[in-house]
Amino acid sequence: MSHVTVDAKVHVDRTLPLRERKKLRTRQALIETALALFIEKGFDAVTLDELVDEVEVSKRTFFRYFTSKEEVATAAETELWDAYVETLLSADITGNVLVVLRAALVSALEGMDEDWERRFLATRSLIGRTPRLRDHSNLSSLKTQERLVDALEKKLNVDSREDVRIRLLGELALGAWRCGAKNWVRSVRFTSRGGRGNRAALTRCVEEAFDAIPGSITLST
Amino acid sequence: MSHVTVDAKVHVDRTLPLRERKKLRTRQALIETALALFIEKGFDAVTLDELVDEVEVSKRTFFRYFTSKEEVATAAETELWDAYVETLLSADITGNVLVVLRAALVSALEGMDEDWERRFLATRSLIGRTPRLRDHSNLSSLKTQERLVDALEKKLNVDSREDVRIRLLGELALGAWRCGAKNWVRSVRFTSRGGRGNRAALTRCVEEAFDAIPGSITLST
DNA sequence: TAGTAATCGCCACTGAGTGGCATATTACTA
DNA sequence: TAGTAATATGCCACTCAGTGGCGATTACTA
Repeated sequence: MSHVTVDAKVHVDRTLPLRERKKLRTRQALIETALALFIEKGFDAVTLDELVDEVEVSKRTFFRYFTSKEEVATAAETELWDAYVETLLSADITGNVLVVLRAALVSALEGMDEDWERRFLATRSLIGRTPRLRDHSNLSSLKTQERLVDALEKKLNVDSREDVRIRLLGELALGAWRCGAKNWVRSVRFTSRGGRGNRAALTRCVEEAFDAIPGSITLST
Repeated sequence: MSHVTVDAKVHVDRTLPLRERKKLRTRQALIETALALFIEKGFDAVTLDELVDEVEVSKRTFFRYFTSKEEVATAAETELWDAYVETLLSADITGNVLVVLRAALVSALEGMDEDWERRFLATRSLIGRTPRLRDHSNLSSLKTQERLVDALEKKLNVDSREDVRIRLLGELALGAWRCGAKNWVRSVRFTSRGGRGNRAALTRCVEEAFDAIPGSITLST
């Protein structure tokens, strides 16, 4: 039946101290088992007690790794946003800022590894069929905007409260992402056969959204 | 101490059937008492049982009026978004679409009555100091985007999945709102003396954000 | 005034999330 | 290598938002 059994002893850096390795394994086990259970039975139909029982961890421990039930399901997205912010922070910002934001997003997306892609596809599939996860995902993108704005403020040495454009750029970048992601969903069938080129298709959709920004402003009837 | 006592028998259309009048009064009493309690003790420090007890209504009934604890605190915002969508639906869309979206927003905002403004200011004050409400408010704005897109699709007879620009326009309109609202917050001190011109200031901030959109796209270092 | 439909109250229940403290495990140090 | 400090985990009881079901009220209608 719902025998999920996820091997936890995978891909953990040997050089790390034992404690850190264990933490990584627990985290991975929680994510993998959660994704498997959620996909099998639906996000709402799985209780935390169920998940926690499967992984053989206490509920208390779960909340030391994730802040909410939603977080464990969308961990892959969180990783992407962390990478995005990181990429922007270590980029030099010259020329058109929106172009830089766009390039950083694409770069972060392309920098994620194969295993991330697998989890990310599962996450997006769940988001697509779970309103609560959709909300959580959207909120994450809004929070990412703020982080981008903070990053821009530091790097450009400007104040977003004096120059609204900085904040607007955050809206535009993540807005393009949201539009692109939406269009991507309808163009992809989430079948169990892991389709190749999913990430490339997503990138394309997001780029198309960025491309359409100038045209949307001038759109007339 | 926390004796909130909100008079419920206020401003209810006499021509309405008794049942409808009662429902309106219950709704108003819930909103007013909620705002008073939340502002006095903080959103998180007030339990629904407390609120429900104060209004002398069962918790079950509360959830027949509002879908969540957050909803009763942000009811004024919801009213604004309903008005916005309504305004857009009954506007003819000619010329630049973003300009139409902007005009409809401003028009909806200006069309709200004095009592709404009072409640809206209370709501925004709560949002400003309550993360959970901030999240809920942001989600509402995202959902409003979708409603705008739906409205545009119908009125323009286009498909947002074929033309990304439609969706982007939703992002832009509500993005400008979010930016404007943020800048408005810092420019206003929410003191108990209800400052005049708050709404006008908000409108100004939002308009400034709209104005800054073209410039944000071309912003360079 | 009887009948019908909407609304409400009550009550028991689920499930996410938290606080506190005892216990176990890892890391550091003499 | 023994002992100790630091950190991670388990356990348990608890709060509180939100739901389902059903019987009791209350308002409309003929």
